Amino acid sequence: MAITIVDVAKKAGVSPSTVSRVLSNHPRISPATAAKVREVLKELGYHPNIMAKSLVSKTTNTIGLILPRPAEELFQNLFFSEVIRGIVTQSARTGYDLMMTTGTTEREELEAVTRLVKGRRVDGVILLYSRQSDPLISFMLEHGFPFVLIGRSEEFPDILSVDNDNVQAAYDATRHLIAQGHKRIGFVSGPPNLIVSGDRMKGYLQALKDAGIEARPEWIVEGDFLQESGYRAMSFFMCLPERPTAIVVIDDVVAFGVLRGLTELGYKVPDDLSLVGFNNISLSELSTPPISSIDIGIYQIGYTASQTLIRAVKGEAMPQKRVIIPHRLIVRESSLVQVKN
Amino acid sequence: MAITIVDVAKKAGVSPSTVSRVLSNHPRISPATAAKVREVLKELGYHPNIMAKSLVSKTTNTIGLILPRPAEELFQNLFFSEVIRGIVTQSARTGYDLMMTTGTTEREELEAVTRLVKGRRVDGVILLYSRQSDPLISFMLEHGFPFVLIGRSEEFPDILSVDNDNVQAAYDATRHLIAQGHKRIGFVSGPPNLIVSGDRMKGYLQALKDAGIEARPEWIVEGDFLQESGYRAMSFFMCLPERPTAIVVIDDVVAFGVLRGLTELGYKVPDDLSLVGFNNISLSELSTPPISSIDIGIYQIGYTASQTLIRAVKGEAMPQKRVIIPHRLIVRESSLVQVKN
DNA sequence: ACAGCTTGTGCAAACGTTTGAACAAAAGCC
DNA sequence: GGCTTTTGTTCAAACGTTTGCACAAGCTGT
Repeated sequence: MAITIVDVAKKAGVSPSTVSRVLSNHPRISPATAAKVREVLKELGYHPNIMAKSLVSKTTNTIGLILPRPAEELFQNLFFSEVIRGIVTQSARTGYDLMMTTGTTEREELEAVTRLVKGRRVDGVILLYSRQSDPLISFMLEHGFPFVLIGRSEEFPDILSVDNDNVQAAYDATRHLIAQGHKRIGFVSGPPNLIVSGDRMKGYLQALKDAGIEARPEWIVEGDFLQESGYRAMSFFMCLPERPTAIVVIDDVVAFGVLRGLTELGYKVPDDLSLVGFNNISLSELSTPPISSIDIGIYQIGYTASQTLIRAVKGEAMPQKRVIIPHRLIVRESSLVQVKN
Repeated sequence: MAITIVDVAKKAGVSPSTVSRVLSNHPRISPATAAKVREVLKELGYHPNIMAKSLVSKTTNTIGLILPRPAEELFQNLFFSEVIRGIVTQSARTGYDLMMTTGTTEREELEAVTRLVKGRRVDGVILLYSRQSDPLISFMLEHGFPFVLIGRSEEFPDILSVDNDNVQAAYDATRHLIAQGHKRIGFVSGPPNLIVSGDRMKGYLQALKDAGIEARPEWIVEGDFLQESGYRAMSFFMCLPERPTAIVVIDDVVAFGVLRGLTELGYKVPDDLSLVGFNNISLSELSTPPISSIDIGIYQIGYTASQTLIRAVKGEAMPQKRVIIPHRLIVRESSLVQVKN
């Protein structure tokens, strides 16, 4: 059915090996033969069978992307579209294909990854976001399989990873609110098993401490990365006898929920409550009011992760194991009010 | 390095073919041998090399997803996360792997697809969203390669496709505004080369016509699927000597831009201008005010597309070529005002 | 007890590549 | 002009599977 190297060889009157060598620009091929073969290649519309190629070369020109479980929820958040966008773009640009996988349960997840890794389906994988003591990391290390982690691992600080400095980011966000005159600052956190939650919490607490402000446990609530948790957090905060005047919110999507909750309760942002979020998703700019946010460079993280992985599988030298993408604070209306104490 | 069928065969004291047959549950294998082999399989931690498997079986257990160009922009819109979520979930559930590809230029795009299709890398592909006279469709048909289209093709109505009824959806949206008493209704459209734009425009015009309302060309503006275009549309609409009292907006993300534009100009939604969008992205519910939207069942579209494709590559019977996912109108505050004429 | 089935297993070819080794022809050297 | 080196090409093995065919052994039924 399909055109193989043998078909081309026959038609060009050479051996299959010669065709193969023309294809891979082997130095010891005469210009005349090369030209001839190339002509037939064009004429017949030859395309290499990647399976056969991979079988012998043991490389697939493909990288795998392991989505954290449950992927369902994940996609609600723009963070992932954005990071995937970075990965897709970079890998396409380098001529690598991208394979995505996920699983609903822990078992399914590990199974899918095993299929990819042990089935020699991909040359390396990107692990998207790390949990505390992620079993996948151990799995990869155990098998000596190339991978880069998006995020940070506390147990294995020496693996290839791309991340931002979440502690500093949260510190900056909190610091900004303090600079606006706020002294009563709350925090809407994420799931505690995600490292990002812990890191941002740490930065928040440190900023308070450095400013000589005592943290109030009742002003810290745990949520997830969905809007509802922001919404819920507000019903809680605003019923407190003593309320914060500003909050740091773990994610812009959650901040959207916060905004909606406040509006429904009849409060105004930033006058009644200032807020700053994370990730600077595109909608933050156009919400009412626009949300101040820490721009994490999510796209850049995905792009860099892909780049790092591809370099690694090609065996290129790694300047550094751990890349930190810089963040920056984007101040918008939601935190633009000076508090008089 | 890796464990092959031959290693297992040796250790179990049988031939490689026997191992292969155990693996594929061949009927003529004695229970005793099967048990023995399976034991060794476990013990050695065997995993099939998918490349070798594919090479002989000519099937890859992988489907491809072709993202429309330019993928960069695309991902800004939640539509795609959502549809990809549906595809990933379904394919993972069926044990299929998913391969994503894209290209920056037309040439790159076709190249990537060719690599997938002619390189026998995937068993079939999903074409995400169709343009007018999409060259990829012709390409697939020409090569007799299994594919399903998300969207609609005017030239090839007989191919496998999953879509919603965009004409009817826009009709319903417009009808809803008319039912609220509006007679002056505008439309913010999408890029004219996308079929979805044309379809929604058609439904909008038809609804007006059926209600005996004349369409006003100056109340129809063309945008893209990004927020800015909604924002821009407002600066235009609101400066008109005669303004619409309601608008249909091609996408919720664009509606966000509209909302922001109106707020900045000092107008209130829905009092000064009512609006209804499409796609019912998760943030629509929590914006201020919440946006009325046509829920297209995007996740369902992705899920069904994957399901259809996998059935097709397995050679299962297709009940129908063209699947239409039903939509429904979600009425929220942004269109909840009765107009007195 | 023998022909004919059935059952379980092994052999070997095939899938489409790559690549080291072999080799013939041409070229370079003194 | 013989010897070595270079250049261009082919041969054949290998990658890890699957699968048609052959075949031996164990059953049937007469």
